[in-house]
Amino acid sequence: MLQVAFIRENKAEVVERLSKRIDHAGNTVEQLLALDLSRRTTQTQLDATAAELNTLSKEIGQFFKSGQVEKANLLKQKTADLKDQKVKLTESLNATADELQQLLYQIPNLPHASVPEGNSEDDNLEVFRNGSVPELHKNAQPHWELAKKYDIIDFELGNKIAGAGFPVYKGKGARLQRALINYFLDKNTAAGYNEVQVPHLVNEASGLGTGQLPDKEGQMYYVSADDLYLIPTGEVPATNIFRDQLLQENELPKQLTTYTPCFRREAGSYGAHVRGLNRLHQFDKVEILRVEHPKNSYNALDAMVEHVKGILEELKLPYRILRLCSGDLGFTSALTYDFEVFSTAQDRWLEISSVSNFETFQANRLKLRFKNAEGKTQLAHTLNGSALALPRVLAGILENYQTELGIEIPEVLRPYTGFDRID
RNA sequence: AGAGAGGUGGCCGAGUGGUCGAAGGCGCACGCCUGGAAAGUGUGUAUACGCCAAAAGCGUAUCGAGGGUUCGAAUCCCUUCCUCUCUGCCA
Repeated sequence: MLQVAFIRENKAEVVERLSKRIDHAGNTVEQLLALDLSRRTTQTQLDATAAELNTLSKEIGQFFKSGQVEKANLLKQKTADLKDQKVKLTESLNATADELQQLLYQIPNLPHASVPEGNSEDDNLEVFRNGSVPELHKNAQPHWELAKKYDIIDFELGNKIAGAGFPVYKGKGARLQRALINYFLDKNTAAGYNEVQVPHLVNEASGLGTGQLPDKEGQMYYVSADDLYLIPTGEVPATNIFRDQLLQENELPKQLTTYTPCFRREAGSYGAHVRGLNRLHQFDKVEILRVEHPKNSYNALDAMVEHVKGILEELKLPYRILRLCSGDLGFTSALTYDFEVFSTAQDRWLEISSVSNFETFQANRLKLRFKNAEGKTQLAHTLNGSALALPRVLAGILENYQTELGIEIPEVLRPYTGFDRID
């Protein structure tokens, strides 16, 4: 959520930057500022009324104390009007503030200057590519065929138990999955991220804090009996650790990593793009998260990108990095880098990580602030990224490491799997 | 799930209708004292919003949350959330 005061003071800039990603940015900002003005005017009136009422109340108290009951009763009559006014002003203030809030909820983050303009994923900018695409043998198969062939992932079984998009990992498949989780957590911990285990269900306040709510509740599974949401990403509970926190400057940065299952309702199916592990309702992800001083957040973003690169280099997977264009940028993000692994057997790129700087957008909703060197409270910057999302990394490994003898396990994972090959 | 107790500032804790944004203590910051430190001592020490060009200042709101009674609520009433103790159930 953007800060109203910032919009007020930087109107032209906000409109310009916002125009990159929404239509009629100018109108929206005008509407917002009109509401803001109305809200402030009403509050000034309300405050004045309340002040007058408070003064009267004190006087009445004095009169009662000194036994001047008649004077007290006289003043009492005067309060009726003011009370009436106060009620009306309060209602008006609440209505305006609410309208302002709703409008603010609908405005996405301001894109960073380096974000390329564009409408769809085709306009994303490739900024880095590394790793060679392996030469596969002529009988190479996509991962869903391999999963069946080696009996390591059972999609039909998951179908029976829960439904489509809930696979069952079996034997060496399950073990490889667990190996990846441990390997990722170890890498992240070694890089200074503190491991945490967090709830997999969150309340409404948490959903609001990180920007899933309002509006995007359709993407989350909802437990109505207890009014809780299944997390779509570990970002939600992990970031909400910091909700309503006022940190000291020297406590920054905060770095966390967490492994969680993720639950997403997102429907949509179009052939091979959602086959196998490409899109699931439940999947595993290891997340990294930072709370940073605004001065340092873009250095931190670079560091996170380098960190994820390091992992992919070790796994020896062919990958590229995209800087997302304005049209593909997530609602809450100012700048996002997507990592994609090349799936040789499918002949397409699979997104496996998304690393973003949210600047103050989440912090504003979360009320995540710190006391700066001047002793003033200021919003912190939040960042997060996947390091990494499991299913497509798994798909990438299965497909790129397949040989006629079976699926070779990447060197760095062997201490974790305890075997060298799936056959 | 049932019965009881309770939720007050960074922490502990007082406060049962007005002078309470809130005693007292601890902690913290700055100063005095000291050769230096401890002890002692003095002052200060919440957040949000609004007014103001800004600082100072002033106003409003906030004692878990929401609503009500009242001229006036931390204090009374209702609803709700959470915590603790006992009982029940349970990985």
